[in-house]
Amino acid sequence: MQKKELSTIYEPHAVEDRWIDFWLKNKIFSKDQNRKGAKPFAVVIPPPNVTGCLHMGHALNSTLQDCLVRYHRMCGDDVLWVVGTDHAGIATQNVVERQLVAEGKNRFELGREKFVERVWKWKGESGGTIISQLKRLGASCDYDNERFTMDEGLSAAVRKVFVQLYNEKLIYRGERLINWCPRCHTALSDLEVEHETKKASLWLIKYPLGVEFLVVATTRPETLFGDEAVAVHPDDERYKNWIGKKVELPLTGRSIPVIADDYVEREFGSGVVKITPAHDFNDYIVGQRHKLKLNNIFDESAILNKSVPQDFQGLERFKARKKVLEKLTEAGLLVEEKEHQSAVGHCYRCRTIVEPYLSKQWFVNTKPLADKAIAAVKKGETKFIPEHWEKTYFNWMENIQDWCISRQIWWGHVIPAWYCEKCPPIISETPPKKCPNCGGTNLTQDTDVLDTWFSSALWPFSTLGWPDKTEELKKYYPTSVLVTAFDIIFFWVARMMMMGIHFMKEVPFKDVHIHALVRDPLGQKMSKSKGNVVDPLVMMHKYGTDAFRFTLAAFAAQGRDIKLDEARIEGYRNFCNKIWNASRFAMMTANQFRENKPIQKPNPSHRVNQWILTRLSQSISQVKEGIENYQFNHAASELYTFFWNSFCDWYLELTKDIYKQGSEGDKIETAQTTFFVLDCAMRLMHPFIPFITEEIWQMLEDRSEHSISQASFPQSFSIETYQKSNQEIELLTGVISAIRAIRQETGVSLSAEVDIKIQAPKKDHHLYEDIRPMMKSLGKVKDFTFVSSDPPEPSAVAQAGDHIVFVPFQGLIDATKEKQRLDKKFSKIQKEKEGIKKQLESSDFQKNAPEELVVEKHGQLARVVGEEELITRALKML
RNA sequence: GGGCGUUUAGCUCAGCGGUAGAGCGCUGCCCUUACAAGGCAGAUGUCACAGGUUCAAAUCCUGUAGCGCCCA
Repeated sequence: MQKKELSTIYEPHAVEDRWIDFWLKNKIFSKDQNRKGAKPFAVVIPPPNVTGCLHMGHALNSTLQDCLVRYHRMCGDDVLWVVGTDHAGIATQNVVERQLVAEGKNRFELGREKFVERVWKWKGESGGTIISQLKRLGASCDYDNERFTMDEGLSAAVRKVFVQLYNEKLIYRGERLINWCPRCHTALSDLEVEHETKKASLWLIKYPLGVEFLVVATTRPETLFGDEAVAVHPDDERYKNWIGKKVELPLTGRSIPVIADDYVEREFGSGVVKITPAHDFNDYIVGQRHKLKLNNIFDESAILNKSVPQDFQGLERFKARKKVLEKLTEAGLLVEEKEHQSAVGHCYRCRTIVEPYLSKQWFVNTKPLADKAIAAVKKGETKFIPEHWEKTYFNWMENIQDWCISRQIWWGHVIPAWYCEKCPPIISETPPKKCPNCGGTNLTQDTDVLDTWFSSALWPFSTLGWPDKTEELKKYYPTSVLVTAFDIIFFWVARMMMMGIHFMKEVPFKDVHIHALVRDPLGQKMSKSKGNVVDPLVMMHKYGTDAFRFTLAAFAAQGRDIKLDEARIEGYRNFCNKIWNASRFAMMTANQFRENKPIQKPNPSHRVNQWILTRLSQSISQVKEGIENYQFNHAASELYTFFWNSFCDWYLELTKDIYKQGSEGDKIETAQTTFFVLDCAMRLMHPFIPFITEEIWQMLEDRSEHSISQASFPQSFSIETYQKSNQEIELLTGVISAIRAIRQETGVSLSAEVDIKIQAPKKDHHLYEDIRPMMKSLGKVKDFTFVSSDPPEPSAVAQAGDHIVFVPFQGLIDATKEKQRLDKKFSKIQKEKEGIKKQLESSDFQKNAPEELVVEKHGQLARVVGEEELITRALKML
């Protein structure tokens, strides 16, 4: 048997790199390694953006998925964790365009084909950053089957879905008001617009009629050139007489009608609003109701076009606003500028203010898809954890709008639509040779590409080979769980649900675990502009990946955001170091008594060993339960408590004396138990802290090229027969703590050993004989004797269970300090006693409370009264 | 405007019907040959507020206030 020793301080970096290489080289996470016939456990990673770098959100998300995946792999399930990225149309195009600008070029000079080639080149060179960072984090994905939304297979899936939805009339093309980014020059979906409430202005402008005028309130004076009407509320007495008249549109010489529509809020501004149907979503609807013209005044860069007076043509929208206000002031038509809070939409990729813009786009008719997706969750086919996120999901799904899916960019899946001169569009998975309508061959393909999220929506089945009927699809769909943050429920969860149900006739995942958002220590969202971003790679480097991962898991309580505090990472770094040192020490000592046998579950007779096995088994159950219920924080805290408080603080300390003075048999079984517990503890902790556990596990015995991640997850075992030992050790540790407390609080120096007297039932006396060395080493007890009544000499007193410990003063104990200590204890116990008494004396309690509880309370009272008496006696002795 | 969440020790958070827990921080004693990134011990809370249900409420219900988020 090899006997290795570890160095004194845990240095994560070398260890981590070594094991990442080992895992990847041996393809341990590849699905080829999986067990045939075992229960499938499949997870698709919510595909990160190919331009992305690992941020805290990814780190948390991947850590939690990795915990689940490693756990299930160790449980023997047939595990698949699909990894990959999405092509992030606008973001990726922006990255490459910026490169071109730096070279003094632009994409139009290059041409579409060359540009797309260039993007592929960029993807090949720099697109894998986040994947390598996931490896660094220890995420045990199936890297040999990495997917990308623009892969041939996934692209074929996109085309097939588009064609089928079109044929089912669930995709259509139409001219609508959509969200337009004047910088990216593309349409955006509603979700890609981020609203920000900002201090803005509300201008009150006169729209004259002869000598009279209406005062119109607007936040966007520059769009007045597109006004087609002025609207008031039909019941607004102030303006009743104006309805149907025409007012003069300032700066234009045009006249527009005054219409009545109950969309107008009478309390807003003056109660009169301008209606600009081509440049405001609400006005668009009002315009349709009143059959108003759509008067588009912008070009695609939001620069005023030829439909406005010449003076204003060619002005950018905010310059135009300034000029409009100037001219209105000159004309005496600007009444007032008021402060106003308004929500302004920004492009989620470039932060440019988005413009409602009239254009021809492709849409998904989402309502029919959403209805089925709602029903699936209502029926429990997919469960949200925590459950309350269902409400958010329902709320959005029930109010869903059609989804604008076309984008006017070059990087992405080109829309599979071809146009003949006068015929309807031809929608086809493959390029058509001629027009089926007129037979013409002069066909041009649509130049737009699809929203990236359109392909992400197919991810749970397209990555498994759909539309082919693959083995994987059959085995792994529906996937087991999707793990994601709540801010992505609409982007991913909702759309994956809609597409999955429609095309697979089954939900894409059984569980959706929604985890928290990682925020800075002040609770603010991390953002580059605020400069409060904590880089996970920096944290991993500083404290080690295991410590970082453990922190995230320990923080991952359901239903609460994570305020990441570096001090916590440091704390768990210390935990890792503790694991390292304790393991090192435990192996060092146990090795001397180790038999030449593989590690296996021992059947110890020594109560210390029986006790630690009890604790181990309890912890295994708790950790298992935590992981299976997505309560990662519970699992993490149990691991911490078990390893540090039970194993290090008590077990290892207690075994020191066994090795020093125990029988040969005790020593051997203690060594066996130590190795067994270490082996289990490493496997138990492995899903959370994969590196250090692998390193130590490998040192426990020869693993012949196997990884701990291939080992089985520990199983709890029967601890019935250890019940007695367990109670005994709990009692003894209680006594030792009590002695220590007396010493510390009464100022007995640690170098002074004390003689103590113990009052305990006769049947328990042998317990103390068995732990004589431990009493000496852990409690600094020189000697102890049993007494049946209180000793005559003044003594400090403490109680553990029904055992009483007396520490005679012997000139060591300060009587004043002991009196203080007892007084404090006395008032505490009094308070407790009063509480219990009050409850027990209530006749209602006696009548209504469960009998067990009444009995328990009587027991508590007896205990408290006993303690009170003891303290009284002790005080008298002083 | 609609919806969701949250308020517990100095800080960050568990607990979610039987009268309070952890980590960090703090105080004191210890370099006890695994670990000072450590050990031992200790202090600290009208569980936001007001009502209600209950024998019993931090925990359930209603309302109020503060904080935060999402959707319009």
